[in-house]
Amino acid sequence: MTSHRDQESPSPAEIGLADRLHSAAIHLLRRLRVEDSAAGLSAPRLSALSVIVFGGPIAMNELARAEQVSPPTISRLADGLQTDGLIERIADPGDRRVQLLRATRKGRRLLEEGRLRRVRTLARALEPLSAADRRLLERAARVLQRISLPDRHPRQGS
Amino acid sequence: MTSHRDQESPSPAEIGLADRLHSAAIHLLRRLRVEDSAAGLSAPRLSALSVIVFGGPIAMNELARAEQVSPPTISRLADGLQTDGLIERIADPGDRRVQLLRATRKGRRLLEEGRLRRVRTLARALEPLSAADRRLLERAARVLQRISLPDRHPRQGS
DNA sequence: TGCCGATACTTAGCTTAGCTAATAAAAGTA
DNA sequence: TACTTTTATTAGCTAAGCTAAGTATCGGCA
Repeated sequence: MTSHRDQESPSPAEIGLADRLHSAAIHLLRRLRVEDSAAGLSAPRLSALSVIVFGGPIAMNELARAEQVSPPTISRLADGLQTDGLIERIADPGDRRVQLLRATRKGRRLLEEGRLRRVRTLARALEPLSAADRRLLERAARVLQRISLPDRHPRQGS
Repeated sequence: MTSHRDQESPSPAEIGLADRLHSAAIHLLRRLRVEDSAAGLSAPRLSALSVIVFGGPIAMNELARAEQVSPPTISRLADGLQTDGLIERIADPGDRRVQLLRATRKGRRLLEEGRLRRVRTLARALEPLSAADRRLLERAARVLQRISLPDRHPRQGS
């Protein structure tokens, strides 16, 4: 307990916070999953597509790091997105090993539609909240976004 | 755009909020997944186990609703938890169709350990935050928890 | 130039978690 | 008793995650 200072016992308040954040994240995603999957966009696909759309052409390598998943997972995710015509693989002129992923027009459109659908669902859930609560969530989302990023990778989307 | 009034176009602020919440939830879970899976507890298992531990013996039916997944999914999830000795199926005295799920001592212990591990990870990520930001997250988690619940089901855990 | 280790991606093969459809058993009801 | 509804499971599919192993390219260096 007193040996390594970076493994201190967390307080009950911290335990509660972690629990609630975890639980809230799970239930939020489950609720949104229903909407998204109806349009053929699962959460992982949506997240990856978002990075591709907003991050411009990006190497699978980088995408894997940004999404915190292994290269094979990204490879198959890209396969699926490409099969559906949402992205395309293009060659990197400087390095023939890398495959750059670029969103197609269709991909951009679908992302926009999915985001609208999602926000409508969330908006319905958020309706009973006060404006103050909404601002609270807004700020909390930014804080979470800041701490959850694995490294610096200047994206805005997902 | 103007036809059905219950599908109003959301404001850019709402779109941004939905996007950030979605993204934050995904990345938060990805980060915690690494810790949890090391202990054999995936996010879905953890969430279900939490409901079972804190919600007392619960029918699969109810658990499926609480977790917002289909009955077969809960059935297999329960199989896995039971195989690992974390829960047990007991008969409902009043209705012989239902299988009540009850946590074992081992299940309670593992949940507690997982929650500690998780909170340590989160605590590390939360370290650079101010106390005000932490309180912000605490309140936001409660708000999210309130709106993400599918129905009334008086739990506290996940 | 040619070799060799490192890097980028893919393939193979596995697990978990989600779904729908179909089945079995129990409960409720006409 | 016979029909319907409810609860849970099984069967069979897909997506998404992983590790290990394979292929192609790059970069260095003798």
